[in-house]
Amino acid sequence: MNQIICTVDIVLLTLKEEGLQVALLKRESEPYLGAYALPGGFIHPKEDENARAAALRVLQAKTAITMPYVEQLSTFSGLARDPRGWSISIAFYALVPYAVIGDQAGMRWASVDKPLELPFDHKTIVDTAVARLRRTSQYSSLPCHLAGEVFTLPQLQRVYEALLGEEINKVSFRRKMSEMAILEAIEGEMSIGGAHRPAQLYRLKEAFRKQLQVAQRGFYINPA
Amino acid sequence: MNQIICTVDIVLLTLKEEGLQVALLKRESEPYLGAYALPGGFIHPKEDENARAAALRVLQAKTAITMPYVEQLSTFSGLARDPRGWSISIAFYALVPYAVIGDQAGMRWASVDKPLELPFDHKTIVDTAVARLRRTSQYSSLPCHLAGEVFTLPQLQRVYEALLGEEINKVSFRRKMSEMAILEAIEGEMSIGGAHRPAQLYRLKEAFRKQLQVAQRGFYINPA
DNA sequence: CATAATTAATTCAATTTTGCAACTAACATG
DNA sequence: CATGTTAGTTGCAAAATTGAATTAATTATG
Repeated sequence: MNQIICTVDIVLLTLKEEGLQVALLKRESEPYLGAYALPGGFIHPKEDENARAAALRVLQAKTAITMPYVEQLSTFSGLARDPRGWSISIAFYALVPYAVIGDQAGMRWASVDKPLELPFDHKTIVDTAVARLRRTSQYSSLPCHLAGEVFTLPQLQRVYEALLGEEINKVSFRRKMSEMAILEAIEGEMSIGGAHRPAQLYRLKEAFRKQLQVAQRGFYINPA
Repeated sequence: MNQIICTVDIVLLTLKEEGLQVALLKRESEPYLGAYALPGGFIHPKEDENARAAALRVLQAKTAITMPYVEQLSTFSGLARDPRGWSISIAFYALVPYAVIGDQAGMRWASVDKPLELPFDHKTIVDTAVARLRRTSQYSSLPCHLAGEVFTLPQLQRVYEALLGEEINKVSFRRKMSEMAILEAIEGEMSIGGAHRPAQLYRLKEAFRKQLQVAQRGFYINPA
């Protein structure tokens, strides 16, 4: 009687040179067989403790991701979004550094800023996730999850700038990071690279790996 | 086979003298028959266009609310939360001025800050809604929806203060409201009251009735 | 070994934000 | 018509924020 299709979908995001990318998988079943779509699947009440667990299971089954940063985004529902019938999709977004995940068989990265055609209402879901990420990036530790396990402050700044789409003053950025107190320097470890002073390496403090730190105020973006 | 119970629950909040209150209804069916719980009910795929429509239908059926401010909160799911089995509750929160809704038969207002025992995981849902409301109140137009159809600036300030739990400087409050540009003065209409200068009446601009306006920065709460 | 390149830390002045105090305004009441 | 009370505005000083400039550190390279 209660004919509701219950699924989870994951907006898996990473940052590449070309900008913010979303992971798409080729669908292996109808509807939209063969089309690229968000990783997702049915909730398995027998296996899954809750929707979040279902999302992690799906992510692990379809990609090789084990412990990404995952957060519930929103729930999309209705008759119109799936040709099979009235459905619910509990959507999550996950952030993974590209250095950690790389390219995977059967998976495709698509720029979130380029025109993108996706089945179901997946375009809406992606847009919602990107808007949330960009907005939250203004005043939180969220972008750190796209920066790699360890990173230098200049690298991290470039991540923030890529997400915010604007340059940040170096001193302001460092002050803000220092205030947020979410990073720990890795003693002795210095990044090596070009012909210049090497940069200190940092990592996210353990306490903020799973939990978001929110700043009092956002970055002041210079209205150039 | 897909034995998932799909419901919506609504955290209907209002502001009374005693503080922020949540609407509870006496349950008319098992489980927890007779207990006070959040207004909620099954999604009816035949009737409801989506979960939001289901929430509005439930709200209208169980209370006399027609057009409150409603927003999706989060989705709660799993085997543990409902004795009938694996369930999904898409939770919404709604804000209504007490002057508009008042007291209704069969409904009870409970202070969100007092200890509260609720069936299912409704306590968690209420806490999540209240945390979201209070956090969002720091930098948005959200509290206006608790202030009545029309209100004076001093009244609105008292609403913000009640939600934030701290006093706000009068000048700062007015400056911020002016910057946000979400209010329109009602020409000629002045609130009448005691033996003093009457206050200008305002209402939320049409554009912000359904959509949230977010300020660049929050209120600076005086660390007294 | 000098130079270029970049990181990193510090200083400081300009700008913006904030909040206090004082002020004027309007109205009811007696 | 004086008084009390609340509404609303203005000016200003203090505090906080920002970013430019400066200096120092460190390494690869030729």
